[in-house]
Amino acid sequence: MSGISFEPVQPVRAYERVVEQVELALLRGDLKAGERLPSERDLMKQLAVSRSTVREALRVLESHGVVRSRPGDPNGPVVLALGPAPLRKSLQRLATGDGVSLSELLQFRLLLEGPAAFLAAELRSDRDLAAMQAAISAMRQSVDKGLDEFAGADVDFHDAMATASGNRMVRVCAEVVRGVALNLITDKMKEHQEPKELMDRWVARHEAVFEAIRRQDGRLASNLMQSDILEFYAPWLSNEDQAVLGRFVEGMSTTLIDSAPDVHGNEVI
Amino acid sequence: MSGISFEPVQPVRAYERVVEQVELALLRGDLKAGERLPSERDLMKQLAVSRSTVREALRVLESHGVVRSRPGDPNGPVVLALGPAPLRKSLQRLATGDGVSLSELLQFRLLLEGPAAFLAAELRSDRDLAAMQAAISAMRQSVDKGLDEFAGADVDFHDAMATASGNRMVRVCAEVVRGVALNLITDKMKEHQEPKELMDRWVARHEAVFEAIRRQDGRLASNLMQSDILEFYAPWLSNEDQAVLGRFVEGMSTTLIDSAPDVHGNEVI
DNA sequence: CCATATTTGTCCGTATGTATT
DNA sequence: GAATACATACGGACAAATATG
Repeated sequence: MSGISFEPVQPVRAYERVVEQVELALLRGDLKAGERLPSERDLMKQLAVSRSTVREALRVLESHGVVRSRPGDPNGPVVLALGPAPLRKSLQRLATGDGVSLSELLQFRLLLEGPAAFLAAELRSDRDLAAMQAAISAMRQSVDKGLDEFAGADVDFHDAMATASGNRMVRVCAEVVRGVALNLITDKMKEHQEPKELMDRWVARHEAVFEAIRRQDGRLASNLMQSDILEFYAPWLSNEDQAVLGRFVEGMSTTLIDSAPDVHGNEVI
Repeated sequence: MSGISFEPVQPVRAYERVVEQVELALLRGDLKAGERLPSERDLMKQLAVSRSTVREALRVLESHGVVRSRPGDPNGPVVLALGPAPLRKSLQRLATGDGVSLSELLQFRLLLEGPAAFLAAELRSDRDLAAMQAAISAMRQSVDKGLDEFAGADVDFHDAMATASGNRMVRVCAEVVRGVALNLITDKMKEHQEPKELMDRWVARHEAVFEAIRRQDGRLASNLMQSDILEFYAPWLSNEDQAVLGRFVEGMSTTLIDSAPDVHGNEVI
């Protein structure tokens, strides 16, 4: 008997091969951002397929953020610089759908934003510091403007920090997970009793993180960021989940947090 | 003058509206995995568009892993359970393309696999332990079988560990980043002088990580995993990148590593 | 098992609005 | 402004594949 193992064959549709060819050219460097693809009619001649097939392939590539085609453009579809948009969509789908719990989302967010704070402390530029400072100012000013504005400024701070980390994958993943996690609790959050007191406390906490980043104290920044996030979501977690995530933050952190001054100004539970 | 601000309008193509409707139904729970969409002809009647438009929308949804349609199926396209495949593709595109450096990839991998090791130590089941054990055995047996088999077994170990962590997003992201990072150095790696000695050492290191996970020592497992990964890629990093990542691992780790016994059995640099 | 109806995959032709020259 | 080439969207057609009786 032969050692060859056969595998079930699946029909490869015509439009898929067109997509493959374009992606291959993109991967090999034959096609770079800003360049143009041939027009649909030229493609249909070169690839020896019908116009519908070419169009289906172009729609798929367009949905992946690879190309963009406009009606009437004689130059043909333009090759785009690959951005984080598709990653955002697919990660969001995976995070929202299925049965991903808030606890699992928080795990992911903690392990992203902790190191992000550390890297931001190490690598932050003056522009980064200014952006974070501006976000904190916006947070302080929007305490009286309502919860939605405050949440927006909060997102701006986290994103500025992630940008300062210099790691694009961390930034995109953190952005998505943050949004999904917020969506899970945003409706319950509006019924909070004393929102202003809560917001004031959160401004102070973010200022502490910012101060650690400014002083380039990465370990402190990471620890503060993780414990802040965890405490923020704690009310919506079960006791077991709180315990697991607490051990996670504790375990992934240095012991610095124990000897650090009580920068939060809050009672330690 | 009015306070209304108008914004430039962009043409929304017909197929996009179709995709939106399907995705909305999926998000609202009206459509669940395993259910079927109407046939193309039914959709074209319900949505009042041509069949081409319906088909373009279906191709986009199919490329996103949302549905799958087979020729001749009278029941219509089937709604799939959303899996990690699209996330894998988009993250891979972002990681390979653009100008993502090996250093940036490693940052991401370190902050994923460190916590993954920690969580695996906390949550590992007997099945997980068996899978990791099997992967390590395969590594040891494939030392003489060549580098490709060894690399495969190594991937199996990391994936088993990520599976044990219980966090699917961490698992998928780690898998992709691991693959991309390996691709960047896999050609240079084959010219190594003494591969067997290297492989022996790596088996020992993975055994140490496994032992920490078995003993549920999450901090040690995380520290070992991160320093192992860093040392593995060190030869292909510039001195500056080595310094940055070294401080990263050091900063994100506990001080346990300093007092831990020399489990690796190698000289400390 | 076979025959039939339905559906998908692919192709072709056409009308309309748009962007460039 | 006119001419040309383009994308969008529509409808019709045939072959291959599938499910059902």
